[in-house]
Amino acid sequence: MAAKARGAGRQPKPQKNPQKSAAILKAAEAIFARKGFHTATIAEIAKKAKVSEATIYEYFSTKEELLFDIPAEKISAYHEKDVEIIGYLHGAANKLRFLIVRHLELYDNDPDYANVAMLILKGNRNFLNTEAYQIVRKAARFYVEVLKEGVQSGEFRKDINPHLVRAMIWGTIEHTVIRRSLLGAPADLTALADDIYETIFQGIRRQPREPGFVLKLQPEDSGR
Amino acid sequence: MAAKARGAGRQPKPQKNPQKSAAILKAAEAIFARKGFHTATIAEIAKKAKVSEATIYEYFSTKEELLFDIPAEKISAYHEKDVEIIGYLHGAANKLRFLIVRHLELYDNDPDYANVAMLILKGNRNFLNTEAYQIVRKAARFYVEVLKEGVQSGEFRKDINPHLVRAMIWGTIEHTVIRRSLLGAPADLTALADDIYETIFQGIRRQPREPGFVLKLQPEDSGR
Amino acid sequence: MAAKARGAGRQPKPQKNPQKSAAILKAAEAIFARKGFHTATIAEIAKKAKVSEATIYEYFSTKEELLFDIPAEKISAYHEKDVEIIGYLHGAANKLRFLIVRHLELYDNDPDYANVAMLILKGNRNFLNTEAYQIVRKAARFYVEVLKEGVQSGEFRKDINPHLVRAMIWGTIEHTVIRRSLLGAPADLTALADDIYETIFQGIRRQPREPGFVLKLQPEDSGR
Amino acid sequence: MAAKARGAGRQPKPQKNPQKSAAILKAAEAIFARKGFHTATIAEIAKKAKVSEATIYEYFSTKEELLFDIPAEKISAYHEKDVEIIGYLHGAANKLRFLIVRHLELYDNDPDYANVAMLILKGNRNFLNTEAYQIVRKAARFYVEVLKEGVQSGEFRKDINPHLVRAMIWGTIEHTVIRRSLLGAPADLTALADDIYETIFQGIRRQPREPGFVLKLQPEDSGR
DNA sequence: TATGAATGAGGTTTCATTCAT
DNA sequence: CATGAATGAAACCTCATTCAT
Repeated sequence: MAAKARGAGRQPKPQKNPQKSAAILKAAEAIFARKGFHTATIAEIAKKAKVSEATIYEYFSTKEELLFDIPAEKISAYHEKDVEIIGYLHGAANKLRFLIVRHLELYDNDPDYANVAMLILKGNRNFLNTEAYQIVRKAARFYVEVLKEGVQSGEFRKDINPHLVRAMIWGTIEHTVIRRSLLGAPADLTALADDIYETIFQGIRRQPREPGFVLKLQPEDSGR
Repeated sequence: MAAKARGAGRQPKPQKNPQKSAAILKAAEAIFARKGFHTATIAEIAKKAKVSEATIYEYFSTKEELLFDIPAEKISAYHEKDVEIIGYLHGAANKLRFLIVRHLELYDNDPDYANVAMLILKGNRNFLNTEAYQIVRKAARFYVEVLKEGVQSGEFRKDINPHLVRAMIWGTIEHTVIRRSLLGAPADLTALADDIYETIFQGIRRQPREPGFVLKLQPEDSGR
Repeated sequence: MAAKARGAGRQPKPQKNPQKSAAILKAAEAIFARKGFHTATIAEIAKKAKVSEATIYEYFSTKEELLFDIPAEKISAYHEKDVEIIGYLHGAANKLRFLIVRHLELYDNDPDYANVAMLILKGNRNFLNTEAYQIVRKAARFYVEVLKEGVQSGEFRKDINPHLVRAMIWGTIEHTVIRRSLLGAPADLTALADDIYETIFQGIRRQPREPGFVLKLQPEDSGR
Repeated sequence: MAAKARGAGRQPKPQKNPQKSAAILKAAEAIFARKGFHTATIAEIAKKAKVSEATIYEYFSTKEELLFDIPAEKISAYHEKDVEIIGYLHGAANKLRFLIVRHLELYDNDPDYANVAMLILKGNRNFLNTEAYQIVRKAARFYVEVLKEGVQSGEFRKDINPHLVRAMIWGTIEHTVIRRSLLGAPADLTALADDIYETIFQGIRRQPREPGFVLKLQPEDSGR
């Protein structure tokens, strides 16, 4: 029922009036964000968008397609800009920090979008058949590439598992975003970027264990 | 519709026949896991549990309560055992590794439960008002305590942010579990425990091996 | 849309309460008869049957199934009785007259049913996949058998086309019934039975009365 | 909904562009024939006619009027030609056979039209208020006139009921046409004309019962 | 004249939930 | 205790139809 003709053969309705389309999308985002997918109704979205319900179906053939079209543009714009900017950056560590900042920004500016993405789309299997999801995958590969680059350049340990590290970063970010969606804190996501980056980079192990000199140099640590 | 008598005033139905109750819960878990909360129907659950629909309402006052009762026992049993065992362990690092293993085990054995927890409960705001969620919070605090213990004992860097590290571990685990729920891989979650632990512990920074360099590199670290 | 899971794989809903089922059927028949299939609404039928709309769907899984279940019992009861009684009759002509009478009676007593059958079901392609339609076919074969019997017994001309004659009788009857459905006349259908029978039997050719002429006329006939 | 401005006060839209009008009609015929009246959509018809939906409403004020305009021209052209030709024919039997042939031809050439007429229009009460239907009635009276003529001329039995015979012929023809619409056979309708005519004319009674001579003349019949 | 765009008006169907037995 | 049966309440979606351009 949910997956009528979903998936590969999506035939996007011709976007007659892009502004109206955007207005509907915005309204849907807001309503979905607040009430969840099933609890939200087309009537409510129509009202907020100041359109008739029928008009919504002129632009989106299905409630679920309406949902899936919310991230579509945002995600691809985000990813394209990432690709563009990262070309100017040097050093894997530098790039990695950039990716983390950007990743957080995506959700930081737009709590409605964050709710939709984290609370609704993440748990929706059909979302996997979406174009938007394909871009998500690209973005994920991007992380891995940067991590591999860092390994080759010697910036990162040779024995790291790039996929795991990507999962850690990604998981940390999303965990934090969901927390904010549900509990309201922390308000400022991007402030965490450096912290996340540093912790991943440094690890939590007390530094360092090298004999002799180190011990002498960090006396105050051992006193704790 | 969804939040009729939700919230504080939950009055758990008297559990007349614990076996039937468990059967219903098991059936609900299976159905919810496969179809999601809204797509699943009470009729379907009743059929799988070999009970009438009305009987389900003898045991659970609401479809949503039925959902929320799925994790209730599992989570509290899990947490109690954690508390018990951790009493026997020495060293924060040791304990932390233990928590990670256990955390993964919770989902590893029971894919249906993993689906329900990751795909449904995580995005449900009402779940926050649940007893089960209170235990989740306890488990979360547990992580933080162990991390603080590690800082004090000198096992962990003293400048880590325990909450962030907790978020990282938790986020990594859940990210991985969701991945498995949606994409099917990796099949064996617990195998990841050590890898996660090590990466968190070590960080991804290339470890210098020569004392000389270490000395040069340390200053910027110790300045924190 | 119309032919969801129609056809062979029909799974009749378990008839919980036969009286209610019958009441719904009766109401549906009346409403369909007056407004046609698409113009009739489930709400209207429910109201007339003094049930809720949802209850209708407890008994019939689809509006179209509700329609198709109207003739089901009536037709099979009608046909069974035909088979039974015809066993007692002697002579094909006798039997044929009986079939015509019965055929007209089917519609004569029940104008609502006549409307549904003639105005709605006749034009519905999906009806062909119905069990009720299978019985219609049996009844049709019955006619042909009687006609063949009459040919063999010498009661009927040996050069008639039984299928065509069947079509003529059937067509005549239904044409007349439709006329009454739409125009209201003739009120009494069964009164036509003999007339139909006689005309079919006699033909419209002027019957020669003088032997002399007969002799002249016969040759072209007997040559067939 | 169906009977908005139905009935007497039909105001045919000014036929601006006859070709476009015809194209729409043709498309409507095809779509209606395949999907039925309610299942067919204006959108679909518009698409097939390569016109916009709004344009259809420039030519036909209502979906139902569009339907009713399909037979309008065809039927009146058909009837006019009948009238014309029949003037040249001699003998009621001859004329009757002609009418039957023509009647079948009407449907034989144009299966789409046959579907519309037999499956849709026949069951539609509003069609009775149509100009097209008035012509149908004329054609019906034509049959009766020919039959009466035959009675007077002595070609047909004096005691026939012309209205009934008309009903028989008409019913037979339409029964057969519907059969072809629904079941696909017989492919060639006009081939039946003679058979229908002969059976009606001769009746099915074994010919003849005249005493004496006849018995001697047809020995091979009685032996059967 | 032709149409793109918008919508009013419903309709069917689904389900969680209740209650008498 | 268990449940068969009934239903209230909506929700999604479709379409014929209108109208400004």
